[in-house]
Amino acid sequence: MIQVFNTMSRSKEIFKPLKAGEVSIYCCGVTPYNKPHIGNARPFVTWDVIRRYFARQGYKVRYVQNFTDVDDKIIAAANREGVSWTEITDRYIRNYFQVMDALNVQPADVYPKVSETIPDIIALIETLVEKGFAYKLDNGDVFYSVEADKSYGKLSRRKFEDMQAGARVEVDDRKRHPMDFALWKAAKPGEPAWDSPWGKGRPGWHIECSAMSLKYLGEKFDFHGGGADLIFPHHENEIAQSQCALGDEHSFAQYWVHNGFITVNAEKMSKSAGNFFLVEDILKKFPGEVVRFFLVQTHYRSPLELNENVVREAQVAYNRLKTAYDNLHELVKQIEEDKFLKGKKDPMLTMSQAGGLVELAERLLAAFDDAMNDDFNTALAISYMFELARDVNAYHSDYLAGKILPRGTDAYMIMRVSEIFTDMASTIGIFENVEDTAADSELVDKLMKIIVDIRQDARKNKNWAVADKIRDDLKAAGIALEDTPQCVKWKIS
RNA sequence: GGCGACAUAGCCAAGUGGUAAGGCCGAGGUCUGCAAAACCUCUAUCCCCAGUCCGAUUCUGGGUGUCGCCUCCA
Repeated sequence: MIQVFNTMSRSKEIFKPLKAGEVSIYCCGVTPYNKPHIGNARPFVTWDVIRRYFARQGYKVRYVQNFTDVDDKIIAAANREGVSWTEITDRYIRNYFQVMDALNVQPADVYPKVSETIPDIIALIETLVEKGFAYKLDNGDVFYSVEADKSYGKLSRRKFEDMQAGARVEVDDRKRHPMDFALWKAAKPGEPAWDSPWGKGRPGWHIECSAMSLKYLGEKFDFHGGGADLIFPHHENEIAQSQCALGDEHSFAQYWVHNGFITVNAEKMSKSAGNFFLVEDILKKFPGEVVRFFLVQTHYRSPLELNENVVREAQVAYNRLKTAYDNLHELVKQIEEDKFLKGKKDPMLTMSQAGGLVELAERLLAAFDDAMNDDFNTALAISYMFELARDVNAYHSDYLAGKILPRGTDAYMIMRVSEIFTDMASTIGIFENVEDTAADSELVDKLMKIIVDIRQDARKNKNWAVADKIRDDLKAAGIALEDTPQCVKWKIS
C-alpha cells in the first residue's frame, strides 16, 4: 500500500491506480531557454526515484515529460543572440539531456513539445470558447475566464479577493477579470506563429501542459507533478482549463505531487534571484551519482539547503555505502570462483555464519519498502541502507581476516544480501555508473600491480621508508592504497 | 494585505501520544609495521508559553523566528 501526499487534499492518501497495475505520470518539464540549475533538477530526480519504485513494485509505468519550447523567454533569448528560436531550444534540450544523464535519470516514455502539439492546443481552446469558459479579443488574443469557472482556485486554495488583484498582476483593461490568463496570444512580428481560428498566434503558458498531458495520458491519469512553485498559477490553471473543457471535475490528474525548493542561505534558489548553481558546474566538482544522492537524502517535500559543505558530506556518506556495495561484490566474486559451490561441502563450515546478516537484510528491505510506501520517504529508506552497510562491512572484515568464508549455505545467503543491497541502491538510482573509471583500467591494472609488488617486497624486508613513500606519493597522485591481511587494495580517490 | 509551510544534537536530517532513525564532524578503543578502510563505544528530552491527556517532541490555542506562494520561476 503506497501513500502519497496529494497537494489537492493537503494530506496523505492511499494510492489507487486508475488501471490496476499501471501508473501514469505527467511531470512538468523545462522551458529550454538556458541551462538547468540544481533546483530545476530536483523534480526530475524526485520523479525518477518514484517511477523506479513503482516499477520495482511491479507497476507498468508510463512517464511523460514535456518541453515548453514556445515561450517568451525563448523568443527573447533568440532575439538577444540573433538566432532562430529553434536553435535556442535545440541547444538547451540537448543540454538538459546531458545533465539528466549525468544524474542517472531514466528517460521519459514521451517528450512532447508545444511546437508539435499546436493542433491539440487549438482544439482545446476552441472547446473552452464554445463552452463559454474563454473569450476572444479583437486583436486575436484569447483569455480564460476565471469567473466562469466556479471551482477555480481549488488546488492553491485561494480566492480572487484574497489575491490583491491588480497589485502584482499586470493591469490589462481588456480582460474581464484581472486573474484571467491568456490561452492564445496574437502574433507579433518576428515571433513564431501558427494559424488558428483567431488568427496567427501562439499558445499562452498553461494550456500546453493540459493539451500534452491529455493527449498522451488520456482524460484521467494518476500523477501530475513539478516544483511547488507551479501550484499557482500553472497547475491551478491547468486544472481549470482541462476540467472545464472535459466537463468533468474528476478528470485530469488524480494526485498532485510537488517537491520543495532548494535553498541558498535559506532562500529559494531561482534564476530571477540570481542565487543559483548550475548542475553543470556542480558536476565539475562532484560525480553525478553523488549529486543525485545528495538530492534524495532529504525527503522530496522538505526544503534542501545547498552549499559545498553539505554536498561534500553527501559524498562521504555515499562513499560509505559504496564501500559496502564493493565489499559485497568482492564476496560474491569470491563465491563464484569458489569450487566449493560445485558440489562438495566442508564439514567445518556448514554452520551458518551469514544467517544473521541475511535475516537483517530481509528485515531492512521490508523497512525500506515501508519507508518508500510512506510518501516516498527516501531519507528514511536510505538510513536502512546504512544499517545494512554496517553489518556487511563487519562480515567483510571477518572474511578479510580469514575468520569466515562464505561457503555452502552462507554463499547463497551472501548472494541474497548482495541482491537486496543492489535492489535498494537501484531504487534510489545509485551505483549504476560504476564503470566511469574503468575505461583504461587494463593498463592501469598492470601498472598498479607492478608498483604494488615492488612495495610488497619492500614491506617484506621491513623497508618502511620505501613502502611509505610509494603509498604517500600515490596518495598525492590521487590513488589510495589499503593494506589488508590478504592483499593490497587500491582505488582512485 | 491574503493564504501556507517549517522550527529536532556542533552541522545535515527522519520520526512517533509513552522519554528520539540515519549521515557528517569530534573523542576513546579494536585491527595494522605505521597508515587507510572497517568495526565497537560515547555525544539531544525535540523554539517559548498555556491547555487537553495517566503521559506530548508528537494534539489544540497563543507567541517568537525563518521561509514560500499571491509576477517569471522546479
